[in-house]
Amino acid sequence: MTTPASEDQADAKAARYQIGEVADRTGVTQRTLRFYEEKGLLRPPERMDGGFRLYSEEDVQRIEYIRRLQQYLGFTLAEIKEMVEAEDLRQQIIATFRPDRELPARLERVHRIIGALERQLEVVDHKVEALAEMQGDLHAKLERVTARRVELENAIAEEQAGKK
Amino acid sequence: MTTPASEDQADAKAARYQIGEVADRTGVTQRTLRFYEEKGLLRPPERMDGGFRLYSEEDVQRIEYIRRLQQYLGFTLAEIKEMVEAEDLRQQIIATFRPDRELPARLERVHRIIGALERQLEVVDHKVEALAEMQGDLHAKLERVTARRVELENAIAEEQAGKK
DNA sequence: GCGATCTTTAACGCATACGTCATAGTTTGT
DNA sequence: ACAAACTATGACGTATGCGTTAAAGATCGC
Repeated sequence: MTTPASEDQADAKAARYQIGEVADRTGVTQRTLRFYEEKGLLRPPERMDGGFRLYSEEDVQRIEYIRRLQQYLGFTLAEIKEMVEAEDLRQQIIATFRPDRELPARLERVHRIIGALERQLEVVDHKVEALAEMQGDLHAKLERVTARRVELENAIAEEQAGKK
Repeated sequence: MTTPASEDQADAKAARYQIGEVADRTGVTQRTLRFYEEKGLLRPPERMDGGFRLYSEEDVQRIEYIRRLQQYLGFTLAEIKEMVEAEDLRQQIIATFRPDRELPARLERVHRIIGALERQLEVVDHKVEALAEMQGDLHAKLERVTARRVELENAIAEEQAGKK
């Protein structure tokens, strides 16, 4: 019995969203979604018969990931493309995990992924370092300026007291 | 006696560099230096009689600061401008530290500086958080992939042993 | 099966952050 | 005082990352 309800099991997680909904949920515009696809940041999603794009939950997560990399971490789309391509490689490897032949080929891909991950980590480490330094500087400055504020407030309070 | 050697004392730290040297030292182009000046990121430096720009050591440090904000932290030049303007305010306050009148005016500037610093810290904190998360993700992925690598290497070794 | 509301591709537009001449004036060493 | 090297000010060009129509087709509800 292939009841309609079986979708909940067989096609579990197979929810699809069209571009407008994805745009609303992720906060990016439709234009941006098409642009990311054009630039290879998003894999071409499925299409309805009429040609409408159908995004998966996975796609949505990827979009959110891309936005974090861009907005909070300041990576360029080119850098992000490299990163998600490495991610795709990882997925492919998981998908092809049938432990059959071509072991050396799979090992080579693993090596490429490791290389990509290490390069990403290098960049991230560099940024973390720079950010930590900045944080320290800002805190120090803030402390000094706050001390000034207290000085000034006291000075003003004394002046007021003198006037009375 | 105002000997030439007195420069080492009187004008200590008064070293000036022209644009080409600054470009070499900081790794930015001359065009970029003029551009930053045009956009208000750098205060107009002194000039020689003929009009050549003369940068101070302080200017050089500011350029390096700007580059860090840009490259490692992903701030836009507009954001950076706000930051260095806050920095200028701080300098002004230090310069006008003669504890004379206008106390309330000085207090107000201090408040503006504190506000700017706090906004900067908020952004930096946000980025630090996002970066830390990314770092964790990357490390986790790297570990998993490395485990895969070991698996594959062992599998290949066994295969080799079998062939012998 | 028809209108309202999606979505499609294509094409031009725009702000940011400089690069790249071109042309002219400046400085320095000898 | 003259060439070689450096610098100044435009002005136009370019890559990135989308925004914004425009024109046409697709989907859904009734």
